Amino acid sequence: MSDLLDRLRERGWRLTAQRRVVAEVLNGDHVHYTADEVHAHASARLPEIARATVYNTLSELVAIGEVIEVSTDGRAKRYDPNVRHSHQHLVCSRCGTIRDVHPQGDPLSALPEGERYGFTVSDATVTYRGVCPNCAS
Amino acid sequence: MSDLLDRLRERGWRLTAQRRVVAEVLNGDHVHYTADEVHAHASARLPEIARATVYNTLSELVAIGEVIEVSTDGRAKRYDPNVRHSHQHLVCSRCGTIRDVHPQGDPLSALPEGERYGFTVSDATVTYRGVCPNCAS
DNA sequence: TCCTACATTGGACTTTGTCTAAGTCAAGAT
DNA sequence: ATCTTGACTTAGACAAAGTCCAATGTAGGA
Ligand SMILES: [Mn+2]
Ligand SMILES: [Mn+2]
Ligand SMILES: [Zn+2]
Ligand SMILES: [Zn+2]
Repeated sequence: MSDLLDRLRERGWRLTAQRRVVAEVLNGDHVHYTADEVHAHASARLPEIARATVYNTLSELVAIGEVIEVSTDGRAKRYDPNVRHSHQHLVCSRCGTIRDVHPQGDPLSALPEGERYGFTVSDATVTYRGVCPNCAS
Repeated sequence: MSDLLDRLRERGWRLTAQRRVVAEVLNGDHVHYTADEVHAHASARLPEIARATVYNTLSELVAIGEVIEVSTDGRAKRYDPNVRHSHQHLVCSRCGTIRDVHPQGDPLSALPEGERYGFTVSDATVTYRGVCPNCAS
């Protein structure tokens, strides 16, 4: 259980009612909401929260490294509070469902020095695609 | 050299002036244009080509597997005619430059059966991120 | 309690992409 | 060579996702 709210308090993050509900919505692992979904859930607790505030807050959480931004395709970005355990994503190409997966080995190390073209490579993101059991039946 | 136009002729693709210029713009490997960039280049040769036609043509090329759609981030998708040699992409997190890279091993095989959750996994896309030599200096 | 730097708001705006109805045309048939 | 027709193209409206801004509100320190 990744308690995002605790982590933010420790950082001395300025806590407003809006930021609190956003952090509460993004609680738990295996959460991959779009900004609109975060807004919908947050509105249930705090009806007057503005869409712009949700975007602002999400951007800041990403900037400070407490939330990961996941772009699976050309669709809306998804926000993932599970930053403590490095993982990758498996996406259903029909319905868009996302699962966390843990491939073997470090994907970064699969890129030889001769294939780096002088870049300082810091990250490798793997997206697996397939059809989920639900869509297959 | 991947001659997209030749491949399309072999397929008996209905060839119009618009489709021809789109295919000509997407000639050569290491090409990763956005739809707007394709439209801009195509307009230089055929000024009256419509934006919708570029989108239609790109979608069809992707559907028949002659062009790959690359979504590096939440920005515009990029179109890549290099479908013959399987490869991955290295993206500069500052300027967005893209390079083709060839990691060792098959990324798909790094996902154990126990991590597939009943999905029929068909594809693994790896995106490497870092700072290019140009942006580092 | 008061101050103020920072957060929130609503709405306009931008970017990227989709859709449709009407017009045009490539290519096979005659 | 001309005809025919289904497929292609077009302009512009529309939509989804996200950004920006000036005005307003407020958390937390003094
Ligand atoms: Mn995840
Ligand atoms: Mn490529
Ligand atoms: Zn599915
Ligand atoms: Zn760069």
